[in-house]
Amino acid sequence: MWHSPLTRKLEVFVELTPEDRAFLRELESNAVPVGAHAQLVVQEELWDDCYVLSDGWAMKYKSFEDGRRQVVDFVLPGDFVALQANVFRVADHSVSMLSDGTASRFEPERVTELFARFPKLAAAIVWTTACQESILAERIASLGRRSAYERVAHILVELWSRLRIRGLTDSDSFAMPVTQSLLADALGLSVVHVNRTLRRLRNDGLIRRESRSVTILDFPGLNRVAGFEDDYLHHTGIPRRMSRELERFTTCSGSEPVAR
Amino acid sequence: MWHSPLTRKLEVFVELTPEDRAFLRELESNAVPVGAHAQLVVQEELWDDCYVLSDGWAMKYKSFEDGRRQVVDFVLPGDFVALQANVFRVADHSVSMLSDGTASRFEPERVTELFARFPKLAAAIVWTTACQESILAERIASLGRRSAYERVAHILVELWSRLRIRGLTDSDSFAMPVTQSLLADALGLSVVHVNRTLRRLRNDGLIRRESRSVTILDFPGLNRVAGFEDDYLHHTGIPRRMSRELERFTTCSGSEPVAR
DNA sequence: CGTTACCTTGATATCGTTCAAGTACCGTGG
DNA sequence: CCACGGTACTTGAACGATATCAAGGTAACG
Repeated sequence: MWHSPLTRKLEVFVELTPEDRAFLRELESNAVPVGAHAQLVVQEELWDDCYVLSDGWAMKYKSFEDGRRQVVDFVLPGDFVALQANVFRVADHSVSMLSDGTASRFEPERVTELFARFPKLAAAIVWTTACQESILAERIASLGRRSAYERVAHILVELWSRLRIRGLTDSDSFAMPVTQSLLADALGLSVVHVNRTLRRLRNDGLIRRESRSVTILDFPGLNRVAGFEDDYLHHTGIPRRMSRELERFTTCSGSEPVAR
Repeated sequence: MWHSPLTRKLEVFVELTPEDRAFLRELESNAVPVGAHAQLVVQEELWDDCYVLSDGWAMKYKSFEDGRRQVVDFVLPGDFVALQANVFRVADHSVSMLSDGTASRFEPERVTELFARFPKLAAAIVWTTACQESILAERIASLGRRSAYERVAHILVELWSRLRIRGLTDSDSFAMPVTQSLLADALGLSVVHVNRTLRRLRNDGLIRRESRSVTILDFPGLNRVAGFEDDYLHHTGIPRRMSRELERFTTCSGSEPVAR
C-alpha cells in the first residue's frame, strides 16, 4: 500500500497506529494543486492556515528591503508549512512553490486536536519540528564555516538523505527543481560562484546534473568533501525513554485523565 | 514579586495562571551553580536531562573534526537547553557555559507532564520553540546575506531585545560575557575581522564596549545598519485564534476527556 | 523568431582571511 | 612584590576566496 511522503517520514521515528495514519490521511485529504511560484506564506502578512506539502518543492525564504534574499530552507514533499500559525501572529518569512505540486491545507486547530487525541502522532510532530531546527543549525554551520565547495556538496547530500527516507530518490539521483540562482540564495553565494562550484564538483566526478535533477556519482567522495555526518537529521527511531512514556499514555487511557 | 527570566519571557506570550507559575518555579527549583566552560550537552553523546538556564550565558555550538567551530546560538537566562532530549537519541551539538551561572536540571518527562496538565504553559513552550527556530532562520539570513558590519550590528540588537523582555538589560546596555573569538565563531568571521568591525562600530559612535558589557549609543543608527526588524522575535501576545482554543481547553475540563 | 529565463565564462574588484607581532591584563607561585 | 604564563585584544601587511561586472550562449515558449 502506498504511503504519503509525510507518513513515510514520520514512520522513521515511530510506528504509527492505523488511527494515526487515518488522521494523517484526512489532513492530506484537502490536497489542491498549486502552481510554481504560488505563495503559501507571505512575509509580514497574517498567518492563516497550515499546509502539508504533498508533492513538489517549495522554499522558505526571507526578503530584505534592498532586494537581497536568503533561502532559509527547501520545503520537500512531506514537510509541514506554517505550523507556526498556531503561535505567531505575523509571518517572518515567505514560502513559495518552486515547482508545480499539491499542498494540503488545514486549520491550525487540527494540530491541537492531534495533540489531544493522538499521542504518537504528537510525538512525531514534535520530532519533525526538532529535526527542522537541527537542519537550520547545520545550515548555520555551513554558512558560517564551510567553503563554497563544501557547502554545495553538503546541501546535495542533505537533500538526498531527506528525500530518501520519503521514498523520493531514485537510488543515487533525485529531482531537484532549483535554479542555480536559488541555490546561491540558499548558500549565501553568488550565482556565478555556484555555477563554477557545481562545475568543479562535476569535473571532480562527484556529481552529474541534468536539467532538473542531480545524480551523485561518488558518495564517499562527496561525503568527504561535505564533511557530512547524518546525525543531525535524526533519521533514527524514538528514544527508549519517550517510548516508555507513550506506553503509559496509551495503556492507562481513561483510568487516569490526562487533561485538566 | 520577583519573576525568573523564564517566567518573564513566557509571559510576553501569554498570561500564566498561578498554577502555571508554580510549576515553572518547581522546574527551576533544582538550580545548581555551574562554572564557566561546564558542558551541559556534549555533541555525539546521549542526551540525558533538560535544563533551564536560570542565570549566566551559554552557547550552543557545533565542532568539526578539523577544529573549526560554529556557534549556533547563544543561550540566555530563561532559555531551555536540550528540550530535544525527548525525541532525539544523540546530541548533534554541544552546549557549554560562557560564564558562571546556575542551571536547573529536570527530566524530559516533566515536559510531557506539562503538556498534559498545563495547556497555557504548553502553548508557551511551543511558542519558545518556534521562536528559537525563527532566531536560527534570521541568523541564516545574516550569515548568508549580511556583511560583517551588518552582522555584528544585528546580533547586538538581537541580544539586547532578547534580554530586555527578561528584564536583563540596563536600559541601553547589557552584560555580554562573550569574547571576540566566540563572536567570530557565531558570525562566521575571523577574530581579526570581528575586532576591526567592533572598532568601526565604536568609531561610528554606535556602541561602546566595556570589559564584558555592551552599551548601545545610537539605537536608530545601529538598527539601520543591522537592517533589524524585531518581527522574527515574536515578542507579541498569543494570537486570538490560539487564545480561543485555550479557552475551550480550560473551560470544558473534565466534562470532555481530552486524552485517549 | 523574438523574448525571456537560465546557464556559462572571463576579467577585475573587494571583503574578509591569514600571518605576524605586539600590547594589556590577570591570576599564580616564588 | 615581582616574574611568569596565559588569555584576550589590537594592528599592519599580504593574500585569496568569492563578488561584481560584462558578455554570450542555449533552450523553451508564445
